[in-house]
Amino acid sequence: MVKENPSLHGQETENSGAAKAVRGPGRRLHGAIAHKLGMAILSGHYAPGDVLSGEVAFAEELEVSRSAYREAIQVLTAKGLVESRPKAGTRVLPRNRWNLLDPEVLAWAFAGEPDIQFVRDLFELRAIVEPAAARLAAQRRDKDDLKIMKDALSAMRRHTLATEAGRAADRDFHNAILHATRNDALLVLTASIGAAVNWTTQYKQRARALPRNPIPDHVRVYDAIAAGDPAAAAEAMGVLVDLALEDTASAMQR
Amino acid sequence: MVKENPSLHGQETENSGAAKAVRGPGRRLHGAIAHKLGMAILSGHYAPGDVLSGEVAFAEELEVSRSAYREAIQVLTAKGLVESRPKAGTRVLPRNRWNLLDPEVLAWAFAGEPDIQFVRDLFELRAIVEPAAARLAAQRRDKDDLKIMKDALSAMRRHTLATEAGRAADRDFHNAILHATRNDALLVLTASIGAAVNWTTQYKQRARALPRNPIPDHVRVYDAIAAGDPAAAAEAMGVLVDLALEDTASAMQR
DNA sequence: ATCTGCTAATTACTCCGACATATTACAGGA
DNA sequence: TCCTGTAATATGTCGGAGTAATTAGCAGAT
Repeated sequence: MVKENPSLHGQETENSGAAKAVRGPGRRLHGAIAHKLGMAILSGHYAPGDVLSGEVAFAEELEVSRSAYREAIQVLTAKGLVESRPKAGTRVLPRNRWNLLDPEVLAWAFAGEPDIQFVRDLFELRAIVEPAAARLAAQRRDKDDLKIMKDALSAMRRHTLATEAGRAADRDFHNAILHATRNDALLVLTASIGAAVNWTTQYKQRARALPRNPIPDHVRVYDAIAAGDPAAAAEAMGVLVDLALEDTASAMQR
Repeated sequence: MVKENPSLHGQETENSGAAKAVRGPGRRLHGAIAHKLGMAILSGHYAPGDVLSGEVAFAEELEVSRSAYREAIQVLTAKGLVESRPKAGTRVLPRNRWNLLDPEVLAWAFAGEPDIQFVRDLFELRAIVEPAAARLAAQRRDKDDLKIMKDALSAMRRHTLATEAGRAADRDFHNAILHATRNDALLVLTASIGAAVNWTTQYKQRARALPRNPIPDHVRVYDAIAAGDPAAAAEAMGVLVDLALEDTASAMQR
């Protein structure tokens, strides 16, 4: 299809909520559509039960082919956000059908203004899972695990959490703990949560300079795991998550 | 590099396509393809790093159009199982990219012979999350929650776990607890795990008659939650999960 | 001999238009 | 009023054509 040169007469079609979804490099067109629609659903623009416009109409509105639109819908269907049936159309599913732990869904949820209650839920889940993971890690870690954690810790010391490199080191530290549990389910779960929580740390940074030095807390966790003390590891990790929740909560409520 | 897969296609000379991916009612063609390929990946028939045949070749092999095949691939991509790039083809991603907690992925994982280690991982996760959920439920439940749990319990008593109605009541009981936590993330997570674990209970049934009456354990959980005693609720739920793991483990290792 | 930049081939990506299928809604009859 | 058959409508499937992007190979320069 040849794109027409945007001429002088107005952009009445753009204003009806059909602004073109820009796609970065490596991102396909249908991926961009899915991203756009996913954010629209997560942000509440489309509520559960709402039925989307027909394929032909919506595809035309987005200025994409029906194929690309359909592939985007399949992505959303795979994540439990919508359901399509002949004659009935495509409707948004109730919230309990959504795969809220899917990394992409989490990214969409945090793309706009994240729901405070949902952030609290995630931290609560994290407060349940991560101390237990630290407990298991203290029992099952080997020398390689400890070395990776140690390296991540020193990297966190060099850069701060204000830099991307520092946050990456923080993620590496937590991932090393997860890996040391030898539990794939735990690994996948907390990788998702960690990614989501990482968005909130950006909010923390934006709100104010770091009020607390997070290194000592991390060191306590490391020491307990290295010593093979499960109870102490769980305890130390519990403190760490609590502090993170406290910081994030105070940064978000205003 | 599996290029040809005799077990997946073939027998196209059959009448009415007996060997094709059968799709039940309500299941679309691309959904059936995704199901088929998903199981093939989860079962290890395609290993991480393997590159699938080209779109045209594979679609022809499956006797479906390229559109249907592509939509199926989008589903797998959305679940983190594969990744497609021009010129490079579609390749299976490493296991840590898979969304193992996606309900559909879990179903695929348990469609064939489930990996024992993975089952143990899931139970370990369940043993972490469910007692914590019971603890929260004991703090936050209201009268409606308790009524639903009570009804589910009596339904479990009437039918046994040997019947589908009994298992449904069991699921209702656990879902009621999750709902009482007022935590959406927890709800979604344990709904997935519970569904997967439910597959294993079928294995239990198949192996032998139920060696234990599960009702008293459930009653203990209910009593603790009704009494608003978080510690006792977590303790009782921990016992329940441990017993379930014990039964399943003994049933699987024969 | 090694590296850099261009060219070409391959592959997924997008678009299009048509037909098939399933589900709902309505109308007609008992 | 209820049931049944029929028609309308939106999703589902198909096949082909053309586009865009990425990799591999080759030529030239360093």
